[in-house]
Amino acid sequence: MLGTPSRDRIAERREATRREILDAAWAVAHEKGIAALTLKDVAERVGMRPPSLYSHFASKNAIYDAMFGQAWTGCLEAMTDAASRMPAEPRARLLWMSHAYFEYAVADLARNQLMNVRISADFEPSPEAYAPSVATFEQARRTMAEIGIRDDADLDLFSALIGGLVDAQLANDPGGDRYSRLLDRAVGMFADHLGL
Amino acid sequence: MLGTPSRDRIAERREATRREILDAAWAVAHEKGIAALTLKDVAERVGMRPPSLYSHFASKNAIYDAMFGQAWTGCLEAMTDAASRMPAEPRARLLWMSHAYFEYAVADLARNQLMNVRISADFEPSPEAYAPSVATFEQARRTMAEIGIRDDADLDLFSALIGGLVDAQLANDPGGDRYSRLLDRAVGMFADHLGL
DNA sequence: AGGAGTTCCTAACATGATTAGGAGAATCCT
DNA sequence: AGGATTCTCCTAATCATGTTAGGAACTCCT
Repeated sequence: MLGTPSRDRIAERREATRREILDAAWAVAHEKGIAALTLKDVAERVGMRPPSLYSHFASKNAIYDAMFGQAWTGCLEAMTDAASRMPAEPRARLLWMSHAYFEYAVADLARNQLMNVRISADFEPSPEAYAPSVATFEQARRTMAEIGIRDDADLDLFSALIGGLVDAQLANDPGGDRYSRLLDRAVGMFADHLGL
Repeated sequence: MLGTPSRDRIAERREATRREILDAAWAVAHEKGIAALTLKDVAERVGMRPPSLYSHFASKNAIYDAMFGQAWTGCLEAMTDAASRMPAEPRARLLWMSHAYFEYAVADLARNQLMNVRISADFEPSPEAYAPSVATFEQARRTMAEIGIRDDADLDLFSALIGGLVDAQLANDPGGDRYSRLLDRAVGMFADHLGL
């Protein structure tokens, strides 16, 4: 019975509520800061009770994930655009690396502090040297080597870039000056630095 | 009666306990990550009950502050060392800027996410453009302009530098290769970029 | 010995995320 | 149409964690 009009309407309605919740979450985040976001605030803005949110998201972290997913989609689109001047092959590599790094590190930002998220480029050879990151590392889907980050310089550039981009996205000013400047500079930085 | 031997011993004992608590906090942070640190864990490791910690620290955030204070002291020393090749005046400026930025942003890391902490270099002209940071900004003691950060490039360099340094410090590997490399590169970056 | 201050304790509280379980409405199927 | 099913929201309760209140034991000093 998939494809039935009413089924579609249910899915639509569900999706709309989901969006409504995310919008509320962003509004609260913009108002009080992402760290101060509470389910109570979000629910209130939507016109629900906090537990009801669990009909749409498995947890508060799931809401964070969805939020950063949205932010990242925006970033990626803008970055693709900004990178359009580059030849196809390096552009693809840059975008893929950024995406992988985002999945690796930034998606966890709302739950962890910067220092938990950043990891050493040479983690593999000596795990003991970077104990604080072990837990985070184990959650990750790709190693730094796989992502293509070779050393600390790469790592820091990625941190600055992705951090800045997500920042701008959170600032709800993705079309603004800061965002464009950041993107252009980021693409430049990467092009130079990674030999793209 | 200040300066009395026993008064000193009391102060000593107090200081020792304080250090013990901080050591325990670091141990927990290294084991579980700084974000997952709970007073219960810290107290347990010290051999206390959680409320007893309040005899030595006003709050959990006070513990975080002390931890980052320690980390930063280490960073600053190493940085002074790494910058020793620079002429006195720019070196002083670099160190002061770093210190100011640390106070401004990084000391708050344990309580806020990266995006709450980072602020736009051009915040002053158009506060509306960077709404999420307003709360954080108001807590800050210095404006970016005062610190000497002029644009996004400066801001990102500082983010990368300070983030990396605190990272390394948290990794408990301040003498390690990564740390030295990071410092040297950071000082180089600043010298180049800021025209120091 | 007695008083003062310190440090730790237990008990209680506040907040925020989450779970349990159910009621009512919308939808589906015959 | 009407009963079964599913979905979405609710209230009530639970759990974890930071924090406060208030008191007992210990140390130090005179």
